[in-house]
Amino acid sequence: MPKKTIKGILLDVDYVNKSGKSTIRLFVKEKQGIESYEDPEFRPFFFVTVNDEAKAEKDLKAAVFGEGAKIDSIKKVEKSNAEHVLKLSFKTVQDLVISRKEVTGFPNTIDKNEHDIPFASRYLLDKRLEPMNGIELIVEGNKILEAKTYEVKNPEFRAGAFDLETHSPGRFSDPKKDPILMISFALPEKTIVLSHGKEFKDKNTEVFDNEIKMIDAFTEKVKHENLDIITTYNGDSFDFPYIKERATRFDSKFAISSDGSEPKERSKGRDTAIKLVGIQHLDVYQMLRFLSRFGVVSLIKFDLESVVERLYDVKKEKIKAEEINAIWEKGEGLDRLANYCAEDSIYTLKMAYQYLPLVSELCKIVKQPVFEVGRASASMLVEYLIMAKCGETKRLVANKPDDYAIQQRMMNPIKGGYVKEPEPGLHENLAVLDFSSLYPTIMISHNVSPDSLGCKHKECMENVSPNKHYFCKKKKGLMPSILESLFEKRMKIKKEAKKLDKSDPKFALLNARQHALKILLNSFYGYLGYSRSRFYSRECASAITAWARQYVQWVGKEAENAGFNLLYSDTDSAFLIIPKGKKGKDVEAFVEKINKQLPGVMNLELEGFFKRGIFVTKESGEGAKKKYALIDYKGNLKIVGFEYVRRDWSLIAKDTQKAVIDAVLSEGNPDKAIKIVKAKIKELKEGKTKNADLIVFTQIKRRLDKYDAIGPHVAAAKKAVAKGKEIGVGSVIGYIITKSGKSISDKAQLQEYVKEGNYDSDYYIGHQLIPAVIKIMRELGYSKEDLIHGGKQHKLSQFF
DNA sequence: TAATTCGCTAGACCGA
DNA sequence: TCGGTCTAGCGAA
Repeated sequence: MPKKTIKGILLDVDYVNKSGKSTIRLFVKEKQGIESYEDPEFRPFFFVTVNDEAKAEKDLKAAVFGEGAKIDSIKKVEKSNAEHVLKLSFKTVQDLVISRKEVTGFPNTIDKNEHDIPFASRYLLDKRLEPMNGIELIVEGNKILEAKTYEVKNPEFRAGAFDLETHSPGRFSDPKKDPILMISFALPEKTIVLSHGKEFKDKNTEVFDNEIKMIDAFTEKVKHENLDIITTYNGDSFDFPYIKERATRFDSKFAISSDGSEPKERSKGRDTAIKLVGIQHLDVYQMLRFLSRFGVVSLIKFDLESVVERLYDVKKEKIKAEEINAIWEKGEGLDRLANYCAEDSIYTLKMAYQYLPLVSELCKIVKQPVFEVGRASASMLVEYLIMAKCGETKRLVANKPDDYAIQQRMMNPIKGGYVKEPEPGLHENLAVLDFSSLYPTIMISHNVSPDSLGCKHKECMENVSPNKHYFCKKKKGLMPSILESLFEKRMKIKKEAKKLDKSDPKFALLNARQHALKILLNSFYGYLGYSRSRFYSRECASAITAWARQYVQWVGKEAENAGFNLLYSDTDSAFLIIPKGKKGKDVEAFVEKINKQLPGVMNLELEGFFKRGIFVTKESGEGAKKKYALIDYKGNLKIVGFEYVRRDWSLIAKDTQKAVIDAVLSEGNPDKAIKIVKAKIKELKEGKTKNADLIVFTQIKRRLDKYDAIGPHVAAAKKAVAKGKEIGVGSVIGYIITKSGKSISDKAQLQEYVKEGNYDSDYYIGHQLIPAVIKIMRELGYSKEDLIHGGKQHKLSQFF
């Protein structure tokens, strides 16, 4: 058969068992659609370390595991961090799985390694192939002879979203009984709705005779659109399993994968994910959870309506299950329902497209498909990077720790950053300095890595952390070399982005790339100190924080020596008061001087100048850490740590606090602040405050029966459950403190059960509004009484 | 199933 | 009714 060269975008990898062999398949997006190619040469394998290669090889060769599993081939391999290593290859993944359980029981084998790395993932890592990037294949028929990645700057992907409305007669929908009423299908250029057996005015709704005809038509439409990515909102747990089950009930199949197969369930810890082959299923709900862990998005509640409101400031209509049933049964309002269904798909698609550049970049860097990355954790991303590097440098990947080791690690936390207690009160003329990417740059600059630790070279004795750990100066460690390449890429991209206008579409792309790199850079330190990490190192993690504390305190001291006052410092930052007679230029010169003395890629940055700032006093009389507000010379407020930024405070408290901070910092007008507070107290007392301003949001973090202390949120949740509401672990509930009850917990009710006006005004004044505001006003000499009864004029003029 | 530590604050609970 | 201790949640970095 003739050889030919294929170029396309790599979307996916999996394996199938074919003539008794697990065979890797790659799915490549080409002009005509998604094609698959096979690599029958790549075998599942893992490593064992042994005492005596010859003896072990002999034993293992003859061994039969389970009911007939055998090792296909054994090869002695060289590893840079281990001796006497054998590579065991298998015909199938199933053989490997059976064998790995028993192999360590053999007399000459000591340990096994890399036995728990999924076959398909490992293929991409070993072959250095990047999903969502270009791939060049040399093939014979559909057999892969060679595969390599090439850079495609901005590949376009065709995505579609779908959403179901289902019947739920007085209970949660059950796919075994309850039909799908509608399916919406959104594409970049149009959205359609499919339904059955009813009449619709809207021409975008296609009506079929019955449910299965609708489902089959939908299946055909999806296939016809040649999508690269199909997105859902919670399709992992709802839409996919549901439609699959419905199709099965009617002896049909929802087979939309690129190889003609049905969606498959894949367990991802406690939940199941739905995996398609080739075409990538991106569950936007999962993706947003993932992104929120890295602070890419900041979301309180993860239901679609809340998310859309937060991201796009759009109040989307929510039609509840009972109403859906009523509309369907009576046949009134069907178009409205169809529109609602369509909107869900439209917004799901919109979010998918918005964050796809970031997810794609992560896919390229960690060499895993969208399906994996869209549901990954920080530790998994770091692990992919480390495993790829281990492969490149012929290192054996460390095993996961056992439960005992995990326990030991957890019982022994690693000392973290240094936080200086601030001088409370108003301060003028500030400069804020901070180290850019402090922990990663320490790792790079001091070569902090498990494999460079405890070096005995003479010159390495100079590279010692404040807590006395030595790191090699001669040979770059595993982690620093990964970090350095990520760091350099990021610097280069940031430089490029700086040249562009922010509205330039190229800018958004570069921004996504640098953001992806930043996420990964910042995850390494956490991974080193993470109890379940394969590469946990107390020594490394504690050396990093020890250096960090030393550097940040050193900068503080140097600043004081240079004539500035050090107001505050937290982990990687220094807040300076610029005294009379000093200028911004002096700060710049100071930063420059510091940077000349910092090693390697470490860098102190001038974050900005601030006209004024406020730090507050704790109940104990000390200055409160991690709580401050600043205003710059353009009038921009920066509020940190205060109730204003916390979700577990009511809007009335938060907004009033912000108004007070604003009045004090930007206008220097505490009288105005007092007036604002008084007006709000009056409004609360008169029962005029709207429920929306009174809700306190809190997450239910465990099962309701697992709480020792029953706080208001738990009490409210329990009452709601008694009324038949479902509250899952991890859900965020909103409650209001009502008039009826003794303790605060007694009075707490879920917001949806509280009538307008039925709130405890004393609680909201005494426990929400005043505490939020008095913190600020106290620094200006006001007392609680001044807030309640009216302003007083004293000793403030000194500030203004 | 799962990145880290530091820090603030509330409300419940307990004993005087 | 008070103050101290503990649980719990969330934010900063």
